[in-house]
Amino acid sequence: MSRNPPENTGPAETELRQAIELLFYAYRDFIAEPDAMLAHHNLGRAHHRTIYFIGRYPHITVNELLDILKITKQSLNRVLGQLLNEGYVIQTTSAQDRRRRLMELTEKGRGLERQLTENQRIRIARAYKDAGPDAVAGFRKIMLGVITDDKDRHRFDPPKTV
Amino acid sequence: MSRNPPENTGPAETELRQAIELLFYAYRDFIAEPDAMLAHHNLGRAHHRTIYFIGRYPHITVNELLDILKITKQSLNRVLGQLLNEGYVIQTTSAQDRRRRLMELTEKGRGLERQLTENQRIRIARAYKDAGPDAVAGFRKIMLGVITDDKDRHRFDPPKTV
DNA sequence: CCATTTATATCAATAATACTGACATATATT
DNA sequence: AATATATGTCAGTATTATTGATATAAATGG
Repeated sequence: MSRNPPENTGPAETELRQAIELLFYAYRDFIAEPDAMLAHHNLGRAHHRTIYFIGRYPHITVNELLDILKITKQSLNRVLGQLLNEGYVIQTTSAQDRRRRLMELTEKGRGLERQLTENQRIRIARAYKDAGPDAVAGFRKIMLGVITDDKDRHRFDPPKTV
Repeated sequence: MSRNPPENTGPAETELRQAIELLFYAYRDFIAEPDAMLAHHNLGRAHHRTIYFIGRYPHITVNELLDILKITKQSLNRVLGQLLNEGYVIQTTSAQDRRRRLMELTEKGRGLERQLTENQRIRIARAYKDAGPDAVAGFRKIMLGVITDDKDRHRFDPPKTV
C-alpha cells in the first residue's frame, strides 16, 4: 500500500489574515463614496442597498427583500417608507396575490441608483480590466466559496428584463 | 499603419452587478457569526474590528487605528474605553514619544479574537482550498484593485512578531 | 524658551441602523 | 371557519457613528 501524500494543511495563517483584511478594506472603500453622496440626500447606506436590490429585481416583494438584506421587517419598513415618501420607489399590488406589494424604482429612483453605484462600477471595471479574465474567474470562485449557500436561489440569476 | 484592435469596452453590465453583489453577500455572511458571538459579550462589530487590528499590529497607536478603521476619534474612544475597562486590551506609553499609547491584547483579548475570527478563517480556508491557488491569486489581484490605494503603507506587511 | 503642533482624551448633542416584542389588517389557503 | 401568510405599525432600546468644543501632555521648530 502506498503512502498518502502529505496532508493539505490548508492556507497559512498569514494568508488567512490577509484575506480577512482584503475583505475589510475592500468593503470599507467600496461604500465610502456612495455613503458620502447619500448624505447629501439625507439618506443612508440602508437606502442604497434597498434601492439597489429593487432596481436589480423589479417587482420584488417585501419578504424577498428581507431575505436578501437579512434585517428585520421593522428596520426595512423605516427605510422603505422614506423611499416611497420621497418618490424613489413605487409599490403596486400583485394581481395573483393581493397581499403582496411589488416594488419598483421610479425614474428618480433609477437616477439615484445609477449615481450611487457608478463609483462602485468604476472600481470593479478597473480592477477587472487590470487583473484580466483569469483573475476574475478566481475572484468569483473565492467569493462564492465565502458566501453562505442558501436554498432559495434568487441570487446571480440574470436580472429580469423590465 | 495597422488598425488597432477593437476597444476593450470593459466588463459587461451583468458582470459588474454580479461583482457588487458578491461583495455585499460575502461581507454580510462574513460578519454574521462573529456578530452573534459578540452579542453574548455585550460587544459589537466595532469591538471586533478594533481587537482584530490591535492583535494584528501589536503596539499600534490610536492614530494608526483611526487611519485603518476610518472612523472618528470619538467613536473609537468609546469602543477602546470598553475594551480597556473589560481587560481585553492594555495600553503602554511609548518610550520614544510619551504622548503615544501603544495598544496590545491581553490574554483575554487574544482569546476573544481567536474565537471571533475562527469562523472567518474557516470560511476563507474552505474557499481557498476548494478553489485552488490560481483562484486565490486572482482573488487577491481583484481585491487589491478594488481597494483605494493610500500612501502610508501599513497594510499587508507581515505581522510584527510579538 | 516660547509658540505651535501632535497625540490623546472627554463632554454633549444628534443621527442612522438595527433590534425585540406586541399587535393589527387583509388576503389566501385548508 | 380556522389558520397561515404578507405586510404594516407602535413602542422601547442598543450600537455605531457623527459634529463640535474643549482639555492636557508632550514633542518640535524657530
